[in-house]
Amino acid sequence: MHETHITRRERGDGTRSIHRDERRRSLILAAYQLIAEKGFEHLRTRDIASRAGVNIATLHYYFANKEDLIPGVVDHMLHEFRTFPDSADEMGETSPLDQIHAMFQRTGDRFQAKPELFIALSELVLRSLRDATIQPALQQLDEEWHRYLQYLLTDGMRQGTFRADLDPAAMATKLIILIKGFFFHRVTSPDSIDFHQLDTDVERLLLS
Amino acid sequence: MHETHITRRERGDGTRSIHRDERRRSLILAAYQLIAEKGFEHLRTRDIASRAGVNIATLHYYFANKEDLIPGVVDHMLHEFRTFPDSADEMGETSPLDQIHAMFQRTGDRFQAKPELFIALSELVLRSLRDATIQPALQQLDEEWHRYLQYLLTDGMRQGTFRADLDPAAMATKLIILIKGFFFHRVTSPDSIDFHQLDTDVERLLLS
Amino acid sequence: MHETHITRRERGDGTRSIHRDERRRSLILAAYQLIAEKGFEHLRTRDIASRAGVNIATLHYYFANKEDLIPGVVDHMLHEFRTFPDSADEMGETSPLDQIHAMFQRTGDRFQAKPELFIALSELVLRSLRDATIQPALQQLDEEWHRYLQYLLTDGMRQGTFRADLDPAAMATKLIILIKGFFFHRVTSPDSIDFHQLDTDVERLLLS
Amino acid sequence: MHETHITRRERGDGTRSIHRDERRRSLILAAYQLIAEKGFEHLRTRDIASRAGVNIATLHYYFANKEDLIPGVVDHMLHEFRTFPDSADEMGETSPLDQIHAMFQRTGDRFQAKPELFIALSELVLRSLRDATIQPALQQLDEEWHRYLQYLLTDGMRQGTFRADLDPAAMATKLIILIKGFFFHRVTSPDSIDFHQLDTDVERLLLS
DNA sequence: TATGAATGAGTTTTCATTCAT
DNA sequence: GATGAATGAAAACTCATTCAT
Repeated sequence: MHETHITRRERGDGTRSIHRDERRRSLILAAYQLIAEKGFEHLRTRDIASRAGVNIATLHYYFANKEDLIPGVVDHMLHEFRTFPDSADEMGETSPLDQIHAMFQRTGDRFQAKPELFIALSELVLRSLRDATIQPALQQLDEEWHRYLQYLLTDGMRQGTFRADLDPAAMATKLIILIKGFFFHRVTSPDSIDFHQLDTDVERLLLS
Repeated sequence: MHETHITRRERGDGTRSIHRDERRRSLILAAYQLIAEKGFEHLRTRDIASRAGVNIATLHYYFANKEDLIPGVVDHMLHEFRTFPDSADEMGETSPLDQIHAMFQRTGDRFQAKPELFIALSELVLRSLRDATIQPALQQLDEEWHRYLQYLLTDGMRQGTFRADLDPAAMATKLIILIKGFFFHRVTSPDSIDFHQLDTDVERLLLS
Repeated sequence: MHETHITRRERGDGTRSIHRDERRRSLILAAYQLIAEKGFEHLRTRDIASRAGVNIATLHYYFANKEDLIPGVVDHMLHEFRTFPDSADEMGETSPLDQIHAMFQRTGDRFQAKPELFIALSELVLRSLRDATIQPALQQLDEEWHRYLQYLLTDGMRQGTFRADLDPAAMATKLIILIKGFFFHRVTSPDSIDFHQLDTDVERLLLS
Repeated sequence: MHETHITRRERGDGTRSIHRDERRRSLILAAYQLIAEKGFEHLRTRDIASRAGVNIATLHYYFANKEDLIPGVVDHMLHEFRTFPDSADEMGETSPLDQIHAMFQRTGDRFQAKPELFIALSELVLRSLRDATIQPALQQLDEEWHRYLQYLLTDGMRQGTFRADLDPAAMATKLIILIKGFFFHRVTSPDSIDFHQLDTDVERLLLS
């Protein structure tokens, strides 16, 4: 019996030998994609299962019900957001201002690479209004982001790069607002302005 | 019940269509409220009808199907947004900067008075990603808003109040982004900052 | 409009114009029959609806779910049990002993006429072990039955027909037990003894 | 795990089939318990397997399907009923009347010790109405019981203890009916009378 | 033997929509 | 115009059974 286990591990079947976590992951990924594509409104277990290449009953083998998929989707998205994208110029982020620019750059790159991530996130934000289980995760994501920005701002103030009268916490929030606003506005008016056009304004807000 | 029928027949057509419009309006209002409360995901024709105090069949008498309600909802929301709220200090908006401040103020007031308007709008924004019929209306709303801000900015530049190197079109967009970002961020982090804290930043961006 | 109502009442359509209660009743009746025929184990909403001649969705229009049908079924059965069957010799039940004999007779007649009633009741009895909502109704049925028998026994004792040392309450219960036992035994061994063979034993228990 | 495989191969066939029987037995026992606890209506293969501590697939390795478990359950119950419980006073059952009393006593004791046996039996009785394979077993159980009682009654008549005009076959059936009735009545009205209260009535029926 | 994984065929329930009045 | 009743189509979920290992 233990031999067959070894055999299973050895063969790279990729269809049947996928283990529990991988199956779960593929179902979560399918759900995530469909949320971005069709919105929660049109999210169907059938579609999730078929995109993951399994029977609906299989979906229920891994997740008790549709709702049970959501925490997994949220986790997946948090992970996606925490993973830094391969930025065009990742090197040389020396000064805090550069690092803030770099963060804007990365966010733009991420949107370029994975726009569905931003759409799914927006869906989750709205859903969090009614589903209390989502809010904590989104809040935590915001907090991590906020902490990082606040750190950069404080650092920049210490170095004398940024205005001395800056409120790092408030400014961090404002930068987040700016970025969120950009992407949310983009949905309705995709051609209005380019993300990089915010750079000079950011500098104006930060520098003395 | 049969009396109203007789009465109605005796009345002219104008009255009948007014009644028709009222019914449609009340159904649209119910739909609008339920979209804000439960999201498109959980919008049900039965709920709409029962909130409007009519039978589901009646709903379908006035609207061929669920989708047909949406344009009405969008119209209602556009109207709501175009209607100025009773601002705390509506008088004395003299300078363009004051007027921009006043616009921010009004937006804050409107959110205070009708938060559901912002939630429903967010729902529509996301839905516009899949429903092409919504996008034009939202775009138009943005454009009106943009036009007004651009006008104020141009005016303020002419008066020398604002920086001479301002790009009115781009800055109008940025202000819109800032406001949208604020309210979208508010969903996840309702306690982060106060709307008025944006005022000084706005001035920093506009003034030289 | 009121005319059409009159029309509806006038025409004996029998299919569409059945009113709420009648529809509910027909669904309950179908459920009752199917419980007797197939047991709770194989009770299916589809079957109930189709036997009642309606769509499954119609079933759910009248009953929120399958469980919601059960109280109605119980009520129906209580009503059936409370309704006296057209007994062969209903007249001349003078003495309490005669009346007890008549009661046995009626029960036998009822079984002859509606054996499914006894089967469905047995199903309910077993179900009441797990479903607390059923127990009260069955208990009440037992109590009514018990009260009637106890009255007859007390009456017969007063008249001197029955043994003076009889405990009317206990004996009433024992008679019920005898009847229940007969019918429950009948399921497994339908040919063992005839119901009337209990008569002499009953007399032996009651008379001095 | 692979060790047991090796060991098992080394052992003789007799041991292997003992293991097989144990597994079957534990699955049957689990099924039996669950029938008593939840009724046939809610009997699930998964529950049976998990209570027996095995995988569902293992259940199907030993039993082709759910129905195949039932004969085993019936056998188990017959065995349980045939096994005399450790009665409080098992000694000194001399006279037939005493033996009949003792039988009542044993039945009461058995219910005290294993009420689930009576519930499961009731479930089987109802099921036997639709499942022809069950009926023979239950009938046989009744017959054994009946034979034993009839023997005691005949014996008692020969000894002159019981009434001379007794029909042993009919009276045996009536005693069975009384006992069945008692336990079936008990489901709905658990507090009505005590089992021992039937003793005097039994004597009245048997003695002259 | 044993099992984790998978699934076909149901089963209940939901919901937008239609129909007769 | 309005509605109670009804329904087709689909949705979520269940469950006995099978399969590969």
